[in-house]
Amino acid sequence: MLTPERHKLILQLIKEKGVVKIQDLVDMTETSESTIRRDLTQLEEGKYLKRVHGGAARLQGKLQEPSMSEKSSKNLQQKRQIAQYAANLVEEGDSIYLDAGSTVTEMIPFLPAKEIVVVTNGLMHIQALLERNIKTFLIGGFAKEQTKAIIGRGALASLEKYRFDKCFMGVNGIHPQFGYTTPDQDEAMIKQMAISLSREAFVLADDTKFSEIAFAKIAELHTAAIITNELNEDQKESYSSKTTIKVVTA
Amino acid sequence: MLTPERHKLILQLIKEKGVVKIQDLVDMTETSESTIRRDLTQLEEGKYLKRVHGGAARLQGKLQEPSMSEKSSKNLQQKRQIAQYAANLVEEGDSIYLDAGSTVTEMIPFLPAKEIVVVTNGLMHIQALLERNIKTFLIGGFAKEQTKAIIGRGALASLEKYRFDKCFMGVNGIHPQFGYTTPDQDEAMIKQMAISLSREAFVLADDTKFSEIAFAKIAELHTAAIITNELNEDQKESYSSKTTIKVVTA
DNA sequence: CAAAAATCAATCATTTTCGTTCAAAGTAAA
DNA sequence: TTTACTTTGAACGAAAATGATTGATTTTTG
Repeated sequence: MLTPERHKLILQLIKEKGVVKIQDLVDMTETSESTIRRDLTQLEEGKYLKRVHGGAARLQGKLQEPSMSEKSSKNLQQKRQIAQYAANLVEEGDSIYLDAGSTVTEMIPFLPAKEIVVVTNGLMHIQALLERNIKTFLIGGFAKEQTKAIIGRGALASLEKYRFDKCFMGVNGIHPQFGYTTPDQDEAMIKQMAISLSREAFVLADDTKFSEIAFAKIAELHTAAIITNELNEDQKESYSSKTTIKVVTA
Repeated sequence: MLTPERHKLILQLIKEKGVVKIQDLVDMTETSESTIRRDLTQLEEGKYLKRVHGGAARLQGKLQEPSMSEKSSKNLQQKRQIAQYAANLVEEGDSIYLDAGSTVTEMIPFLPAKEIVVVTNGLMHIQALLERNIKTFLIGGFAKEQTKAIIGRGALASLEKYRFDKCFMGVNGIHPQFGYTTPDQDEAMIKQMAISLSREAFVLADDTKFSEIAFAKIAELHTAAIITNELNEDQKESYSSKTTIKVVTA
């Protein structure tokens, strides 16, 4: 039995039961007492456990997970709900595009890890995607500081080689021509192209402030779902009058 | 059994089981222990796995700090000296390429901010570059987790549209054909192309362990400078016999 | 409290694994 | 074909891991 296997087993046991006896570990790993002792010494040095007479115990002075500052933010919870719903739309084997933007980032922890391919222009997403071992392609181009997005002519050229099953866009920034307010022309063009390369397009809306016009305009062009928490009457109406667009309340 | 097949098999097994014994790999591939050892060495250099006594293990993203903190202080100072020297070679108005790698990252704080354009495949560099408001282009392609680099076929295509005044490469990983030991074929190809697109090439060497062969081989192909702290006699000799290469001791 | 039992750290011989070298076999280019 | 390069497997000394032993230390028991 290889060292890392033993270590993993020991830590797992300790995590479950709190304490383990050396003799039990000897039996389970089919090694000698000496070996187990050495393992425990190493793991103790690495602050993974605490040795006690006859075995080892979990150490309790452990670091907790804080960051309550923003966790309680209602807005973030809402975002996360929407993101989770959107992530569930992704099926194994899908090739998807993730637009730059904080709401979309929230999707990543909920994505099915296996067999999906992600293409993105969002630099903020990279870390989370790689941590989850998701096959990730970044489009090339100019790195825009404010939004941490890849944009520009090169980005368009880089993007147009891909095709997607689904694409997920943040709520701020569909092309003006489509109905959304868009701060940046360059980013809008990227979004426009991503949508046109995708079989289905989804918009993640973390609030209900976007106008009904937005629905109408985008509905003329794509099969898309707008995922949000609440809908007012006007919006529902707008939805019902357009057949190519689904509005989902997560 | 062909090398890429073996590598694929090894990685697959490690991904599934977490750890593999060398003897098991020998049996499965019906090759010799030596061959498997070589495979593991290569794959470890490419940051695809971690070797352990008796086999190899999957490497986890986070938990690998203790080694860094030990050697970093002196090593980092050396790195920084070299990086600063290299950064001073960049003139205002230059278009430069920064290879992925930690030594190259250290250059960024020393770069002249105004009027330069940076192209890179290093995800680690982005943050620092944007913080300094440097005009930055990222090449597109597959994002490799371990080295935080953009690689692959798409990356080559994305890269070849650029031209550089100078390019700066980390010491680990010029194409084997050039003489450097290269962990990853894909990364090597990127490096090779970047060099060929640049008027001048610089190699940042944070130690003197690379062989004299490296000097000779690269000298045959490019005008380049190798920037390092110390040189042994062999290396100096190698340098003097080649005219197209400058060796700078920072 | 004292003796017995259990656990411990330290040491050493043995086994396993490692890295390197070298020559043979296989490949690609000249 | 010859020549240069790469891949491979075997060999061997070095290094690491292992298991048994010993005597000290701690815990338990009477």
